[in-house]
Amino acid sequence: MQIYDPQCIDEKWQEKWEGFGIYKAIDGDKRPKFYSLVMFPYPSGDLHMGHMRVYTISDVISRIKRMQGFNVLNPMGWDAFGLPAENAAIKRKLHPGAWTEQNIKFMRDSQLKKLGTSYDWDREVTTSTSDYYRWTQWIFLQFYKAGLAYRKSAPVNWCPDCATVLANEQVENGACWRHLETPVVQKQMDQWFLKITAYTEPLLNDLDKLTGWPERVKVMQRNWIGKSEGAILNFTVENKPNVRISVFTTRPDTVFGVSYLVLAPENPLVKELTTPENQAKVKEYVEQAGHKTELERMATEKSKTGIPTGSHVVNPFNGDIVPVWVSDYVLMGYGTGAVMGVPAHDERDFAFAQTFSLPITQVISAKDATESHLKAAYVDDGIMINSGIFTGLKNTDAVPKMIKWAQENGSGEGKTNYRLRDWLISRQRYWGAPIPLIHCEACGIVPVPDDQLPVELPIEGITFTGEGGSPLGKTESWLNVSCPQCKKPARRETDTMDTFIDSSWYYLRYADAKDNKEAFAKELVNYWMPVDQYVGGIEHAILHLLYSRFFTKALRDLKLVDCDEPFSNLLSQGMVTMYSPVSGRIEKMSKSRGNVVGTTDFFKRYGADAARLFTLFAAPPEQELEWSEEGAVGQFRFLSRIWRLVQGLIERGEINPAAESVDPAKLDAKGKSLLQLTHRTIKAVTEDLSQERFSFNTAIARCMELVNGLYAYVGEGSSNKDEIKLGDDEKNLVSFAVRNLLLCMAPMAPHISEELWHQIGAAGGNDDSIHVHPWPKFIDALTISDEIELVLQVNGKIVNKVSVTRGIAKEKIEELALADDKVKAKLNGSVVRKIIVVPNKLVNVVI
RNA sequence: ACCCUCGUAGCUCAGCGGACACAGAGCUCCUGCCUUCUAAGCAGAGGUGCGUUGGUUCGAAUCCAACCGAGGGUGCCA
Repeated sequence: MQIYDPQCIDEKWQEKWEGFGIYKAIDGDKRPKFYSLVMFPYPSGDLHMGHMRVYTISDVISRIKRMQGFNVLNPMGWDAFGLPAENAAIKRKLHPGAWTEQNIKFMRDSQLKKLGTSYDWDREVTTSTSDYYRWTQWIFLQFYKAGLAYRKSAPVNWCPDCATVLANEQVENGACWRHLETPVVQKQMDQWFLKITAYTEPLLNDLDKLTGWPERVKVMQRNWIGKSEGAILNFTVENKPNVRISVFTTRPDTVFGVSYLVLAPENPLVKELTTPENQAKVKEYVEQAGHKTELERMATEKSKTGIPTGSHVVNPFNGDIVPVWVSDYVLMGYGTGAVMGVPAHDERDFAFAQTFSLPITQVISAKDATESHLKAAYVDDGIMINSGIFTGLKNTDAVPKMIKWAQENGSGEGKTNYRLRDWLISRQRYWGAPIPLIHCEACGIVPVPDDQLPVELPIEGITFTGEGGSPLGKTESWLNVSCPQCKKPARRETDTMDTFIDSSWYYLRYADAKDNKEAFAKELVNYWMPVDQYVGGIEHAILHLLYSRFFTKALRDLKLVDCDEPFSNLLSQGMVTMYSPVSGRIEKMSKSRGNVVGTTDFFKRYGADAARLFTLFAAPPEQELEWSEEGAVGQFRFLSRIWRLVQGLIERGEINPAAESVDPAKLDAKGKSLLQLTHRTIKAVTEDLSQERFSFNTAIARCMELVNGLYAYVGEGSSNKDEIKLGDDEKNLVSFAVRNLLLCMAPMAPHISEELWHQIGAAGGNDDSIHVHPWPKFIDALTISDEIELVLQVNGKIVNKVSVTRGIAKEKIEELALADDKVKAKLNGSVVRKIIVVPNKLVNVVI
């Protein structure tokens, strides 16, 4: 008997599959389309087993759908612009393009292909090559022309380590998302933005359409967009009738409880309103606040600081005169940079008022409309008190009335605010798509004409030092051009685009990857889009997924695509963890933590199928997965077990390759039960692998049970196994079971399934493949036996089980139960109060 | 502080629109067989009352409530 040698089988089939061309997606095919997408990798150079999880999951999905008769698009590409390439260039004196290219070659040929993935490599895209970024630039210009791209001077987040600015989405806890130890600093700079805020409402509302997305991702996006409805209220400054402070509040109903106003330190009104005697102190406070990083501001969350300006304002509702303070708990970037302080009904205001002994006026009471001594802010709904003409109303009813009153009296209006900001896309780095604009002294900003695209990155004469700003700004030959409009000398824009722009449209390019006339043909994009199943990490819950949704909507409005949501179904796979000798804990698999398992070694020893199976089996896809060598070897053993089973059958001549169906009438009880097990397995695996479940781990467990059942049936355990000879009907049955086992395993363990499929003679020829064979069908009637185990209970406790024929009458069951010896013993003559019968399942005798 | 997920055999996971599960799969452990030895393999055995408490029910791992524990996310957004 040949032993299971995955290395040789893997290689053989990977080569053959390339020749077969069975993984090619066919544009406009008659079969229903299925677009299966996995988040494309950054070509960092080396994938480990932890990375492989996402590709395995997505590949299995693609393979199932292919077998189920879909025209599957399963593409792969490279998110190849970005800082690591540039940093590597600085370190190794190698051009980022060359470094990237060699990484891609290794990751494609020695890693992803060796995993046995079924990508259509004809559609491979690399975002850093000019045939791709040409269209990134073109799309940018369409946005620019539509008013969705603009330049403004703004306070921006600067990461000193990246030596570039970052978008809001790329700042985590006040630090750079790539350098969690590096606080970002605020700088005032001229920068390019994309107007994602033009799509705030659709981005928010259409989340409801995304029924195939995990709830937590949608919640995160909702929070990020941060819609809040309320009002702008205007407070006139005392003795300065021309100056007013506008505040945004979600609680206009609490305005009668205002005891002070607070300005953000950056608010220009601070200067104007600070009275001479407070000048020095306020200036000092504002300066201190300005020096604090975002991180430091947050660290002082608990204790409130602040300082009075000396000015006062008039409450438009009740005429109260209240002081104006400055405090860094108010942010300039949100609302109006000023808030009204209502200590009785806001926790932060309560803390502030306590710190500085400011009055606390209750204006909403729980239920009895009386004032109580508040020990904490009362933030719930209730009845209005101390609120002039609004007293006595329910606060929720008062809100619209009060907004109306403010409007009529010129002291405010209803207003909806969002947290979402426009997307800052300028990067002061080399390795990205150049922003295709030209600065001309005479004409201003001029787009590069379409026929001059791409604006290629200069390669000659560039040196990477990592210092002194972007290399583009120092390359005169590239920088100096003539203005496309007036032909006078002009200069190129030196900023490149955020790499998240590259990944915001790559899924559209796959539909028409080699097009050199346009970014993508509308017809092809409309055929393939939207993506039917997207698989990727939760870390992109906001970033990439929000940007892509924005791009799709904007491109739809530019009439370039028809769909308005790019990804119908989303699966966020959990991370892969392992014991780290560095920290002594179980942590995410990563190089820096010293807990990586390489792919090459593993594939050589146990094969790609064992790697795939373990990854799928060890945990449900959304959950964390702890990598274990033993567990992975266990899958190798399982595969060996299948191998030996089939080899044994072949050697003894017990395989009938044509066994596509089995007549149950010709089988004995043991045979029938194996047939049922086979149909049950097909059914269970089909359901487990369906898009609603993606329960790969249980599908594998089902296959294991079938293998156990097969072994039990062919009696391999007995010592004289070589002598066992099955009759024709039994051979037929066993062959049928094996065929279906292989079909069920094929998406998950593609190599061994293909090899054995050919060995048992089920393939239609040498160039046929199990992976294009239709998915097996089960016969529901054959998943269940005629005999059922009827459970006999007394007071809900199981006392016995008896075998009866399916569909037996209720009365018969009751009779049977009362006649049973064990039931009788339990009843012991007691009076039967009632009998509950669940047909074909159980009977419960209540006493 | 809020939100989410999870808590079933030594371990990792199934089972949760009530009952074909007196709980299933793999790994680990143990015994025997096979083998010159080791590894691999084969056969067999063992093990858990389902985080805690209470409730609903004829019946709960499965539904409800509270609590405890673990992990993750968000966060001065007015």
